[in-house]
Amino acid sequence: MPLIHVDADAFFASCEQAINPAYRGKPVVTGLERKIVSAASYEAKKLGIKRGVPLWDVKKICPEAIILPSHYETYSLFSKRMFDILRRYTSQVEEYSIDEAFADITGLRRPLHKSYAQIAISVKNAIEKELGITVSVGLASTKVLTKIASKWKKPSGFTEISYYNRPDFLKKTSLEDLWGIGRQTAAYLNKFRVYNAWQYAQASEDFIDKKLSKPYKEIWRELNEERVYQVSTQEKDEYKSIGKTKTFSPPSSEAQYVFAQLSKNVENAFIKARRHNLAAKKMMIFLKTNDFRYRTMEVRFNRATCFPNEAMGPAKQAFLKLFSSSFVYRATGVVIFSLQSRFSLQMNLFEKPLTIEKIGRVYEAVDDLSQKYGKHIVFLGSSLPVMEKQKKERQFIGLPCLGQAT
DNA sequence: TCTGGGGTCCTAGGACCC
DNA sequence: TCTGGGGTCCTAGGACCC
Repeated sequence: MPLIHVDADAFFASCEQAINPAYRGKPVVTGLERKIVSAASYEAKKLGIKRGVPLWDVKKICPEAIILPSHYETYSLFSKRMFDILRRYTSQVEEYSIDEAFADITGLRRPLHKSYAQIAISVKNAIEKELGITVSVGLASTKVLTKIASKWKKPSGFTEISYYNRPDFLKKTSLEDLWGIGRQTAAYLNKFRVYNAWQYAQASEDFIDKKLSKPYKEIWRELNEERVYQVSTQEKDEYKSIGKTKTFSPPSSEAQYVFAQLSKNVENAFIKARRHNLAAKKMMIFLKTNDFRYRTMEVRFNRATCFPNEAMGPAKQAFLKLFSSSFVYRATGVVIFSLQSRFSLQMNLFEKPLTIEKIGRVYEAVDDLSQKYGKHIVFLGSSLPVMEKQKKERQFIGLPCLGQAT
């Protein structure tokens, strides 16, 4: 029956503080490489600095803030150790994200001679003592309820939601604070005079069926202590999609420049695909206008590919259909999906294996060069306008147009 | 809240088939 | 040419999460 949710507090910033004692007690943020805050320590949060805030704002608010690049390898190590501590108690551990886990602690009372609350607290203490970071822990009967509980008191909190106190907690929980309910759905429910989690839980099944879709029915059941979401111990398998998107400034309505941005994203998406030995059968591209509207289009390749030069033809066609110079664009993006192993590529009857092999060898060399001399050392000619812009920042060697070289 | 980047899942509606 | 009913596959787009 009982589940716990462990949520590390200000995880990235906490890891930095755990490693470097000089940072402790001070406002620390990570995200230097993206120019926005990825994580903010509680000292920084107190000043109103939270995720997503531009770093120049951080400097304005707090000139002495410590601003760091993200060290993902380090955080992964902390993450792994946190999960390992949980697994000392039970094998039923779900690594939900880098800083969160669910665990099913059913049946542990007798062997450990402790109540479930005491078990949860001892897990929490072990993590905090051994890793030097704090975590907040929630104990309840379903995942949705444990998420409410772990969020209740932060940092370093422990909260139990039981059969008896559940109504009190739900009455004080707004719809948007529920896992899986965002602004849109909250506003929609408000129309039916449902304003908090308790009113939602109390709504009739008939109402839920008629007015909401499947995910919201599941949340409703979980709020009523019915276990719908299971703790999944298996590791997340391969990607279903790989996306790359980049905002550029200033925004532009110049076709060549916007297309170059898109071209870079296509290249980057395929770099990632090749690193994971994946090839894509489909690709979706989008343009984001300055007023945050999206125009999207999907294209399908003749065969699965992991090479951007094969994708650029269809990408260009789609781009021309989407693009209009009467709009100003601030970002482009690409998502490749229908992924499969690049080594089991199904050859179309009409393909010329020789050409494919040549392209494969070219990109082997490209990936090799990138490893030796840094990312983006070789790129498509269509990406040139973007790369020239970055030229001042970085030394590089560019092949004028790889696509034509093949 | 003048707003970054990387993901997942679900659904409505059209195309196509029997 | 229009009429029914049902299944499946695909695409566009919405909503949400970390």
